[in-house]
Amino acid sequence: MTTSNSANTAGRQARRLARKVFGFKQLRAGQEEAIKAVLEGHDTLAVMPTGSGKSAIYQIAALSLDGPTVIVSPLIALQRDQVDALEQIESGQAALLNSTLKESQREEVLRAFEAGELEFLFLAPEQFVSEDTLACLRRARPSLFVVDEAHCISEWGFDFRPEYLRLERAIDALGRPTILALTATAAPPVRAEIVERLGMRGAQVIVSGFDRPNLDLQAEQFEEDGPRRAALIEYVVKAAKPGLVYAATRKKAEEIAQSLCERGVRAAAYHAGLNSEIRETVQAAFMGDEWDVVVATTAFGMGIDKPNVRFVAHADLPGSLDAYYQEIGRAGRDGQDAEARLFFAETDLRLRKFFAQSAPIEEDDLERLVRLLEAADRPVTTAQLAEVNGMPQTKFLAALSRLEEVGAIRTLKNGKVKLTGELDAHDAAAEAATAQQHRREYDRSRLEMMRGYAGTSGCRREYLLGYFGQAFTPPCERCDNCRAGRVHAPSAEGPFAVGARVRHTSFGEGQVMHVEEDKLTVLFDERGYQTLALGVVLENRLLETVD
DNA sequence: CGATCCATATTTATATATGGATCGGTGCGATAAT
Repeated sequence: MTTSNSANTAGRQARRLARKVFGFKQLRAGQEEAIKAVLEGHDTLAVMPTGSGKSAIYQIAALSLDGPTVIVSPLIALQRDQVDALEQIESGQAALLNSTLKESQREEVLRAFEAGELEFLFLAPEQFVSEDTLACLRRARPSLFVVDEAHCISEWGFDFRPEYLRLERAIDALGRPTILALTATAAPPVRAEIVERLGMRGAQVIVSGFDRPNLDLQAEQFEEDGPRRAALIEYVVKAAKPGLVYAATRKKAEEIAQSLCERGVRAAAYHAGLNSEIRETVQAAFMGDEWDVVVATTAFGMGIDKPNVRFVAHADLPGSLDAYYQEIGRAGRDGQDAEARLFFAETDLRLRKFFAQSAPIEEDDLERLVRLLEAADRPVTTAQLAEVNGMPQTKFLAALSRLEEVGAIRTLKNGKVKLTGELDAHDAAAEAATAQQHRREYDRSRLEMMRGYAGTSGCRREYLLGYFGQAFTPPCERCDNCRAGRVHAPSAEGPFAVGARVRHTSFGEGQVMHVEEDKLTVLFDERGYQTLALGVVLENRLLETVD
């Protein structure tokens, strides 16, 4: 009774704020559900498509709760946008904390936050490295900890920005405020990783539908690079604009932009190798419709919310369907027709495999790290450890994560690291190396799913949605395969349904992600995505359904 | 892993073959050089 009362109260309060402060007539289903969950004190993960008002969730929840809000945001540019957006609504309540601030500005922000003068503070996970900052934030007694673009935990945490894997420690150090994680893109294993890595307790996971019915899905395979490039250029020249082209390398992005310009298309390249001035100019010009096409690496896109993008074309196979969905999600946000077209070749797998196996940490490095801790014979701060271990910062933090994952070390509340004593140095390093190997296998299995999508003769929408754990009955009539009449509604129920839990004789338990006439793909808890031949599975009774 | 770059050697060349080195994507923050 009390629960439903407080739920109603929370819902009413949320709707009132939405009306009064944000001018919304009403909240969407997922929005209201997520806000209510947070106001009732639940750690919450909300997965909803861009354009469904994710920012409003944390804004309304934050204003409803006593106590300030800490928001982790991956890019400094994004932090600025978010502060600006809040300035429009409630002036003077939001600030950011990052390396662009002068020392005096930084001190002022922290003072104001501690004094309760700010409701919102935006920062990147790297800020939590500083114990002083953590202590200061703790004194402000934040009531809500928001992780925006939470898929970064899974996409970047492992080897690129390891501080993303240390957010749980920051949350603990801040006195464990309620956690709210937000993202537009998260397949089931990514959702599980977010909940696990943030240490969410009794997490409420709210997932809206992934389908974007106005997106037309297309893919075309090529044997050679030349014809592929030519087909891409022809496509873009003729396509309705504005649009985006994604390329795997900086060089290729530059070349394609150049070719398009020669064909009279107002196109510009965008990648992380360009200086910030050029990047800002290109982005602003694209937003303002001064450029028709941006040809970019994965550097472009986060925080880009342009309604009228008419196509997103890929010049190479992306590394995962997670990345692909994220990138094509930038098309057709106005709800009007838009196209997602993939130009791919088998040879693309080389570069992707290289990316998927880069930055491995040597077993020796891991072992040396454990021995340093043994020699210290007491908990030490990561700063002290970083000083003596000799690895670059990113690698060092990733190594710490690997060791923590296998239970060899533990991070204490005060930020110091200690050995658990459960494993000796050699075993700890060996286990961490194995865990690392598993992660690479998982990445490769994701790449296989991407390849499967590209090469499927079935309904692409069914494949894509299945990957995100959502059943869909083809045909969709909005993908090349359905239009070509290749796809027919399933004639009969197969032995394994999409979404079913299954157990494999050697791969363990998993979930059926995709079923075709003669094969099925299962996401195994331990092995990642595996595609199995249906005939072999049935003949040898390799799979059984679990309750 | 494979493409590409670069220096070197050779056939002493308005030129090509060879072999070793390097590069290939995302960003934070701190620091060093102007």
